[in-house]
Amino acid sequence: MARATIDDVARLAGVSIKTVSRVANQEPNVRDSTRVKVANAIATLDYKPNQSARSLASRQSFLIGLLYDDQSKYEIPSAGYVINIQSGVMSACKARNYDLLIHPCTYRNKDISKEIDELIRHSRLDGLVLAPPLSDMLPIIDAIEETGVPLARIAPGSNVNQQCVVTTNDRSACANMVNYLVSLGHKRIAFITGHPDHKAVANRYLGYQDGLQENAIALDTELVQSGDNSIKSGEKCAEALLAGKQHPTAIFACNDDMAAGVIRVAHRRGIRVPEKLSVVGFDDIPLAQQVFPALTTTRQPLKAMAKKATELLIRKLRAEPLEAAPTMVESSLVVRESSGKSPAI
Amino acid sequence: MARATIDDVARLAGVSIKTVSRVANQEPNVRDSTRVKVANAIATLDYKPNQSARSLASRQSFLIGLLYDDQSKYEIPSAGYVINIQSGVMSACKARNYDLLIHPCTYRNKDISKEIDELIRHSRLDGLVLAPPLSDMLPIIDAIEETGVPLARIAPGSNVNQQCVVTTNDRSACANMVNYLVSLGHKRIAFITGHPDHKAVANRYLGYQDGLQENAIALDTELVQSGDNSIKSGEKCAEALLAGKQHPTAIFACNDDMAAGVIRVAHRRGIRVPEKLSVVGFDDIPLAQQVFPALTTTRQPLKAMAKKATELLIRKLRAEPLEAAPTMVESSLVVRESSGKSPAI
DNA sequence: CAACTTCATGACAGCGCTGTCGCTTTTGCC
DNA sequence: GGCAAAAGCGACAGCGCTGTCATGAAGTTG
Repeated sequence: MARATIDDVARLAGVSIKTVSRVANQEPNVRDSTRVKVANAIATLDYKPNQSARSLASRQSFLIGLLYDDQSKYEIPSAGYVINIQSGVMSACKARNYDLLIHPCTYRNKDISKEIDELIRHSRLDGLVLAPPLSDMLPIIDAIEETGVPLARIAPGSNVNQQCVVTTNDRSACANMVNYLVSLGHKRIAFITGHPDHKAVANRYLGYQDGLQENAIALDTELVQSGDNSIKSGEKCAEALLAGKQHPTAIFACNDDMAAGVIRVAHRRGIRVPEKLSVVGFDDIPLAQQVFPALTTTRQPLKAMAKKATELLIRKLRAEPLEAAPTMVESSLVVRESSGKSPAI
Repeated sequence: MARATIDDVARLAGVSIKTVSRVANQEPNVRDSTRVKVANAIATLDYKPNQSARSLASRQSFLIGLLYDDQSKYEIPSAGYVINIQSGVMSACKARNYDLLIHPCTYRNKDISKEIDELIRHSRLDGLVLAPPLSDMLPIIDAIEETGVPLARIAPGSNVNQQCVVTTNDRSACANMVNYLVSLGHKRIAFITGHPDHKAVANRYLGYQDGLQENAIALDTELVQSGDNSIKSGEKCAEALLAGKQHPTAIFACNDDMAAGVIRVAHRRGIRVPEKLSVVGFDDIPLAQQVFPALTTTRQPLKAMAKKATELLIRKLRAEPLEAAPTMVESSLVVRESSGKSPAI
């Protein structure tokens, strides 16, 4: 029971293989009666086009790559982040009959450009989706564009006006988070910045400053610590911030992993969250709900962004019209257990 | 600058395209001097074989699928689990020049067999790696085997003697965990079982019983609660176990997610871990280190298992000899912060 | 109704490789 | 040195599709 080929279908339907091809690919200019005839033959034989033959003849692979930073190698596991992105890309691919090839890589490699070049040239991708933080790194973008592979970027940090880039309102969402904390009575609101390589995360610091300004609170750099997005760094920054007796009443970590680190330190030091200290994060990765108390955070609609980016990519591949503007997906505040009224001072 | 084809290389090297093919595929029966000549031409032209053409001619796709349960749809996020498996499969694929196609699916679907059939028949896979818990579900295995696609399973729950199955010593590792707890003075050791669909996890309960028996502790079914692998269910079970004043001194949840749930409840109830209650899990997913206190658990070498399974699969595909026995990768105890001496009674 | 255009279809030539087979040259062995 | 076996290489026919172009039928227009 070898798989049916296009010839088998053509024979059964009494048409040429080209007509079968037309029906299979939903091309126009086929009479309805013919279309039905062919469709029946396809169903009868359970015909599935051979993708390799299709690819060879049409010079398309129907394969989309997802390139992301493989943090697992550095034991900075933010698996939830990656999974969400995969899931979004996947759903867009499925809808358009593309398959998804994943490509973890590490931007910390010296010759990342070379690695990317290899990756792309070896494998038969029609297009590539680039996930944060890679999506904001110029050398990487350049390396990809040099290969000529169509690219879409999930780039929360990007404020460039470009096609095939999906962004989010990180900055204003951070300002909003500060507003929320102020509304709970907090005045000493600390901030933990992220990894300097991650543009998306850098943006968040600006939002924090915006928020302070809106509430006429002066920026106190003693309340700002630099992390690198990892839990460990969150812990380190929290240790610094909570050392004195006059510690801040709220800590705003610019990602959830670091906020989780802050919570670990609070537990260790016996500082009750949120009664004595509010802790908030950013991203809304699964971990946010797994720690105790569950994190108040900003939900970054990663999955939606990834899906949108992939849709854009596929439209580009199919030469379908694209909207000109970069696509913006809104982030929004999620209040959980880790934030509360500022303690009386 | 169109991509060089095999003809270009043949012309430059002054040989036939077949010889180029031989060199490119490292086939035997090519004189060294010829091989060098061709290799040089390949390098000069930066020739990369067209995968689609290769696939069409050789009836292989060089594509391996990874099928796993997409828990994100059910908000039971154990992303770390999936990522680890992906990572293992990926590394084996890379080593052998295969590409990886991911296929999240949901076994809770009614017609999963049909979905799998579609999936496999539509896409051009050479082989499939099946991840837990799917890897222990007979209807799923059957559906795949019916399609005839070569299969390798990462099946911690399987004790069947089969080729292309990678298992681990879950049961004895659980017994070992009980031994460890007993060595800390614990006598009332509760257990939280996992989702009944997950065979791997069912096995663990047996290991728990083994452990009790080894230490001459009678099984007290009041200390056994049934969870479903989710954090939420861990919380529910913990509420039940910690309700009375005479609660157990240790809780052994058969996966880390549920152990994290137990910890959440302990925090909420003000029961100090590990001083008043030891909590241990199983799997060693990233979350284990992210909660406070960090979980004592058993490290299941998922990545290694996934890699091994993929290697086996590829050897099968390449018709290389396989060892007959199922492959076993050892799990091992990881002591962290959540376990300690039993409190005095 | 002639002269177009549009629609519906098929013939055929590849896409860039690999598998098969046959031919020539080299190697191994008594 | 002679002969069989093995090694080294190339010619050629596909693999199963899609793109291009040709052809004839049907529809449109002044």
